[in-house]
Amino acid sequence: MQKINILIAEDQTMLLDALATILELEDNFHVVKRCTNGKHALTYLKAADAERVDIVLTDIEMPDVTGLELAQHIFDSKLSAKTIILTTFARSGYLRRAMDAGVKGYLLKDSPSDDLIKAIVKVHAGGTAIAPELMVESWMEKDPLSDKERAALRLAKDGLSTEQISDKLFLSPGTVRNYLSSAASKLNAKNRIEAARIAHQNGWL
Amino acid sequence: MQKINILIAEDQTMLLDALATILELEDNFHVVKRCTNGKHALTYLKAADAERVDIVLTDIEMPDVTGLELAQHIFDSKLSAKTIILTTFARSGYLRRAMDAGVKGYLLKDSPSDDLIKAIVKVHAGGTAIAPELMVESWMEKDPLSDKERAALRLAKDGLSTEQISDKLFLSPGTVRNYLSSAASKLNAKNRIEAARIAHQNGWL
DNA sequence: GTTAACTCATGACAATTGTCATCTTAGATT
DNA sequence: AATCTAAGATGACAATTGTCATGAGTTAAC
Repeated sequence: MQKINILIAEDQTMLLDALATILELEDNFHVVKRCTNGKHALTYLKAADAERVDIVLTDIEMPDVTGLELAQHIFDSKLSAKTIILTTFARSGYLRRAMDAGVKGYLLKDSPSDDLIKAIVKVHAGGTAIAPELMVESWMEKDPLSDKERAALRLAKDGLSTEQISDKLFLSPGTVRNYLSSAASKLNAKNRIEAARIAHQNGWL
Repeated sequence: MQKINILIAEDQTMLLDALATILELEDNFHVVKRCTNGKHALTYLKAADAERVDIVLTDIEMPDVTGLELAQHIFDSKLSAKTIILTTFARSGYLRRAMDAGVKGYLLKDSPSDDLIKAIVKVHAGGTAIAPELMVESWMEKDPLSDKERAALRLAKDGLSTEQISDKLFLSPGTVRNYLSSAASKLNAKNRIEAARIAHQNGWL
């Protein structure tokens, strides 16, 4: 019998180990590779035997290369591996970007481990598996922010002043304030911090 | 042979399930109870057979009752159960509070699952197990914030304005600004947001 | 019963941030 | 060449935030 070959990318080693163990307990699954960050996974998939991987199970928020970037690469390289995202965050922006990157499964770490096993089987068989929590309120408006607004918000979130932000983005302080102001108005926030929070919660940063 | 009885409290169901499974694979461990939040664990431990629990394995950041509050309760009630914290964050403030609550083990989710198994054995035998990453830079200064400063920072972190904060804390806006100002100065931050970020990173919020 | 310490408030002023209309410049478009 | 457009800059003003000195009331200590 041909087992389903799985690559796992997850930066929490404890979860990585535990998942690998429980997946190996299923007698038609085989974990061929464990990676603690997206870059390792990318390197592995670029190597010759990448075609042996059926399922890539990946977290989103990881150092160096995120799970979304990893999924995009698999999609662009036309690899046969199918990607399943496993993440903490029910952010519609993440889901949207995942769908655009050809992701076949999107599960939350809040879901029971049985769901993961079912999802792997289903996706391997050619189906899709999206956590029901996400389907509900998912198709909200898409990210209204421009690239510059996003970049400025990202820095403002950490408490950088207008001037520090302007230095990093090579813009004048006035322009930075304009961008932050328009971002806040687009998001119905009353200051840059609330705007950054909203954008972050929606997966736009 | 008497098995080591374990209660797990962890709000990520996926990790909870996976951990329970791999711990059950050890033939001298038995998972007697799984909880997805601290409150359930607390309720269970207040019941009659709580003495049957040898090890409480708990996350920190959980809804309703945090792992630190849970540990404190076990400590105060003089239960025989020994607490092991399993958390994402290497924040010295957390470790300090954990030690004060009589916690015997403190591991990071970045550690391999083998470390967890070793830690459970060690703690059950009367020892302690602290993640080495934490021992290094752990004994930095302790939380310099007052209760009010902390409360104000917590709200400021989400982008609430001075006035909104003053409403929630039943203080005058001026007083709120004073508290935020002194908090920022204690933390060498140049505004409330940077101060909130620093405090959060240290586990003081 | 005075003193000290603590919490909260106030007022004044500086600095930063938010808002908006207007301008410049460099590409595109026609 | 004349026009349009988008990115960025500027200036003016309001609103909010940061800083600090000072004061009022309460409680605990001596």
